[in-house]
Amino acid sequence: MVVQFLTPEAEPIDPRIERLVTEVIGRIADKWTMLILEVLEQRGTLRFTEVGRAVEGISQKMLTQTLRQMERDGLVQRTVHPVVPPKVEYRLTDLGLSLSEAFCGVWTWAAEHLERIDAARLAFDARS
Amino acid sequence: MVVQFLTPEAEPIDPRIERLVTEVIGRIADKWTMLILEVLEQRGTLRFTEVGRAVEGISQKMLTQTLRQMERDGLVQRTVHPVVPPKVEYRLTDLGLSLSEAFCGVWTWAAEHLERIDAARLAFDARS
DNA sequence: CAGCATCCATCTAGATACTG
DNA sequence: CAGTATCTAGATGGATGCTG
Repeated sequence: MVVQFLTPEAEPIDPRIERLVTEVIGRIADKWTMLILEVLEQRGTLRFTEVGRAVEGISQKMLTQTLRQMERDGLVQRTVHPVVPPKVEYRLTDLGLSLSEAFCGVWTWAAEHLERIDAARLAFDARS
Repeated sequence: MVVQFLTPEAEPIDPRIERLVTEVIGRIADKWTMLILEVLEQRGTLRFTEVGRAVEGISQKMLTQTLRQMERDGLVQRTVHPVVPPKVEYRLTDLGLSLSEAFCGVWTWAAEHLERIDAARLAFDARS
């Protein structure tokens, strides 16, 4: 796929690019990152606890870890308000927003093809 | 994101749909699945060993496992030719092809924003 | 409130050896 | 060639307890 974007007709992919793209995708394409991306896109700016409540089933540990990673990758802006009790807000950066848009196609695809996948799986399991 | 596709302006997401979509994405969005998807899209029909050679760094175990999963999900068509030595060929189904197209946006995004991510990470690491 | 530190069960994936 | 089977180191993630 990437080859078609970078080099429309050539075959050899720059393995360095491929490795980097793979690494980036590996990091962003995990469950929690995608879910957080989604809630922040929908709800704008949220506090730590609010993100946790919005992302059903996430543990505090994974919430912290994932938010920190996303901040490190420049997907999320973290703002600390020096008040008591502490108030920390999270929102998507432009980069994060553009990613969530790019992922939109995959979400759409998944939503559209859910039944076909389930059907394929049932058929496969029946066969074997 | 999915909410925008399913319900353009409403907020409440059907948690059942969300769970299913998340599950589907979790299964398809792993490193090896994406790489295999990519090589099969680019090269068409390949034998087991050829896929293994094309996907750099994959172990035989993960190759078998991932191909089997993709077959089960209806992304890949597996054809066994009853000859000696055995000849088994893999190619994308229509479903697999449509997925690889949906993923194209993410690959493009990753390729386009690699440097920005690296820069963000360097800045973050310097800060802390 | 917004975390960090720690312990622990589980899952993953690589290496290795074997087979129709 | 195209797998299967087994073992294991390491990563993952949940639960719990503590702090500025």
